[in-house]
Order: sequence, then structure tokens, then C-alpha cells
Amino acid sequence: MSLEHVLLGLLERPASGYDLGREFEETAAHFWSAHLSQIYPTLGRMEEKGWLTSHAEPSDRGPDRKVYSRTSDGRRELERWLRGEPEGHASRVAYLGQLFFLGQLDDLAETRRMLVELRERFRERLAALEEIERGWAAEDDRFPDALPSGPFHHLLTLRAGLWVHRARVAWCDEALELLDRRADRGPRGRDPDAATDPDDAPDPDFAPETNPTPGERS
Amino acid sequence: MSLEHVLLGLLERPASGYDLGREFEETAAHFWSAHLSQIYPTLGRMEEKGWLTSHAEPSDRGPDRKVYSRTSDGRRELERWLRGEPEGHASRVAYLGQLFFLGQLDDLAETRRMLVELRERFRERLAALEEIERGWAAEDDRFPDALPSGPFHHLLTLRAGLWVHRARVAWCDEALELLDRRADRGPRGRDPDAATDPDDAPDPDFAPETNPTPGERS
DNA sequence: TCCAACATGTAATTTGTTACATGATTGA
DNA sequence: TCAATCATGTAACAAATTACATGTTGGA
Repeated sequence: MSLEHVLLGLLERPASGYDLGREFEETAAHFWSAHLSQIYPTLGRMEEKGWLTSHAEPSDRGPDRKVYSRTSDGRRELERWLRGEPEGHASRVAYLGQLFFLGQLDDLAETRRMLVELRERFRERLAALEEIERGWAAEDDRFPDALPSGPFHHLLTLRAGLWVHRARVAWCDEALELLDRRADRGPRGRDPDAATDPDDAPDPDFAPETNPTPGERS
Repeated sequence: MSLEHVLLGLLERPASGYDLGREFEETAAHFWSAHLSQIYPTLGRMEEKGWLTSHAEPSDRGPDRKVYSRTSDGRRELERWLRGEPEGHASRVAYLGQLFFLGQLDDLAETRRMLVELRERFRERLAALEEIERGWAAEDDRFPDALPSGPFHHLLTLRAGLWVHRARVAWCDEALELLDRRADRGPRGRDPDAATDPDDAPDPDFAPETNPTPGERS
């Protein structure tokens, strides 16, 4: 299970289940997520396997904290995972499933609505990632070439998110353009607001090549 | 459950569980995946709900096929899903988790190996998507602006994969460049093959802007 | 004769989500 | 006093993977 490995990675320093839950929302959100109700029993199982030890610590407020530390076995397991093959993802992207079948509705306004909504979400996510990167750049003058190894690798994963979200926004722009070109020829399912949308300029800095067939570079 | 909705979408025409399994590997692979052992019981549950009906049909070879058809209730449920909010994804991208923690190894050669391996995978996936698009363009002279609604939406989702995979390849290029710049200053964990890798030119057609901070466009 | 593709399923297990349960402390 | 944050968990359910089980047909 990869959750166990992500927890091992996060436990570079000792932390409680609750702490780790917060880390999933903050630092790890762009590549993993987990609920506390999954984290707690998982930590328990990892302790049974000998990858972690725990001790109780009084809390400033609220009940005792149960603080976990990685054992040398845990560290070894993490290394094994890190040195192994990159783990893929059986992609399950529900919004693409929706879009794929939206042709069965024969209502282009609905397709348009979905693309506009998606673009808005991707833009927000992108802006959040850019903000994080700006923060890192401002608070460490070694950014980016002289960063310590940990932060440097964090930057690499952050930039994966940046590239992908930029691409998603650009894809939405392209798709909306294709869609509006269609709406101009066949009147069926036409969105009355299509022409008045104020927010439709594609990003000129991020066009892979001639639309609509960037595949043909041979 | 979105699997049920994807199955409803795929059942535009009647099909057996086995057929649908093949469709997941072929047409739907870039946005969803499912094993036959998940598909069969799911179809059963959907029939109980009244979204599908089934009848047996003799097969050319092998046992009888159990062919499912969408009912009007099933069609209505599909529409409800399609007209609803775009469904997000709790992203769990294991390879980014690996990369994120690879800093704890302090072995840049290992980071390099992973990025090169990832880039290779993304390139292959990208080439496969480009090949599919080329096939569609060749077999339908209405491509892309005059395609019927179904194929048009299929094209939109395909192009999502194209954009994202292009971005992933470009991200790997950038990451390797940053990495090699690091290796040049600090000798620690240096990959002896880094300089002789023949396969390292970044794609000039797909650079968002100045590296390494495409976020700063203000 | 053996393997691949066709065809359908069940069982066991793992993984992930949602709902429930409890209780302390701090600030508005 | 009320809500938010801290803090840990269990239970029920849903979803997904892996392993098991069975049997046919056609081609190398």
C-alpha cells in the first residue's frame, strides 16, 4: 500500500496521526490525500509490523498525543520503495468520463458549461501552486539551484503540478475554441452566452503548436 | 459510484461484461479502468436497480454472452450525472510521492533514474495518444470541426491526455536540467552517466516560459 | 496437444469514505 | 455559551484488487 510509504516518508520527524492528517492537507495535497479515519488504523498496523514505534505525549489542549517514530526497519522499507520502480496510477478521472459521454446529450451548452467550470477550477489550483512556489522562492535565497536536497525534491513535485495545471487550463481554452467553432456552423444546442463570455482568451505563452492537431510534428 | 456511470455511458449500445472490459482497455483507458471481476458484479447491481436489462445470447465460441442494455431509467441516471457538477479526483499519484521523499536518500543518481524512467513512460503514452488521433483524422474527413457529436467529445478527452502528457514530458526535461545543474556544483551523489545521456534535449515547442519559474508572469 | 482468446463469475482481501463517538481547551 | 481546533479512535459501508474456479473453441 502506498499510503504506508507516504506515511513513512512524512515521518522523517516524529509526528502524531493528527499532525500527519494536517500534512496531507498542506504539504502532500498535490500528490496524495487521506482521511484521519484511514490514517489512524494504518499507523496502528505499521507499528505492528515494526516499522514504527509510538509514545504518548501530553498535549497543550485536548487529549494526549500519540507520537510515532520511524524505526530502522521503517526507514529500510521506505528506501526499498524509493529505489523501486516508479509507481503508476490507474487513472480514474471522472470529469473526463463525463465529457467523453456528453456527446450523447447533444447539448453543446452543457459541454461548454462543464469546460468553463473545469477551467475555473484548474486556474484556482494553478494559482495556489504558484503562490506556494513564490513563498518558497521568497523565504530561501538558495532557491532554486542551491536548495538543500529535501526542499529541492519538494520543488520538483510542485513543478509537476504547475506544468500539468497549466496544460489543463490551456486544454480548456482549446476545447472551448473548438466548441465555439462548431456552434458557429450548426445551430443545434447553441449556447446563447457563448459569444459574450468575457473570459476567453487563450494563453499565448503556452500553446504547444498549431491547433487543433499538435500531434503532427513529423 | 462513477464506475456505474461510466458503464451507463459505454452502454449506448448493448454489450456484454466482457465487451465492456475490452472497451476499458481500448477506448476508455485514458480516463478510467476496471477489472472484469469488478465489472461483472457492478452490472448485476445496476440491473437490480433497474438501470439495465439483460438477455443471454449464444456466442461464436465459448459460453453464452450475457448482453446488457440501458433502460430509460439508466439513461435518465446517466443524464443526471452528465448534467451535474464535474466530478473531481482525490489525486493519488504515487510516483510524485516517491520523488517528494527521494530527497531523504541524498542520492541524486536515484532521482535521475526515476525522472528518466518517468519521461520514457510519458513519451510512450503520448505517442500512443498521438497515434490514436492520427487514426481518427485519417478515417473521418470531417475531422475535427465537422465531426458528429459523439466523436467530437471523444476528441476533446483525447486532447486532454495529449496536453497533459506533453506537459509531463516537458516537466521531466526541466527537472533533469535542474538536477544536472545541481550535480555540477555539489559532487555528492553524482550520476556518472549524467553527461553522456544521449536523450536530453528539451522540447523547444513546449516551453511555457523562462525556467525555472514559469509562475512569475505578472 | 497446448495456448490464447472467449466468456462468466465468486471469494478473500485491501483500500478508502462516511458516519458515529468522545472529550478538552481557547477565544468570540 | 457556542464554535473551532485539538486529539483519538471505531463501525459500517463502498470500491478495487488479486486469486480462484470453470469451461469452450480455434489455431499453431
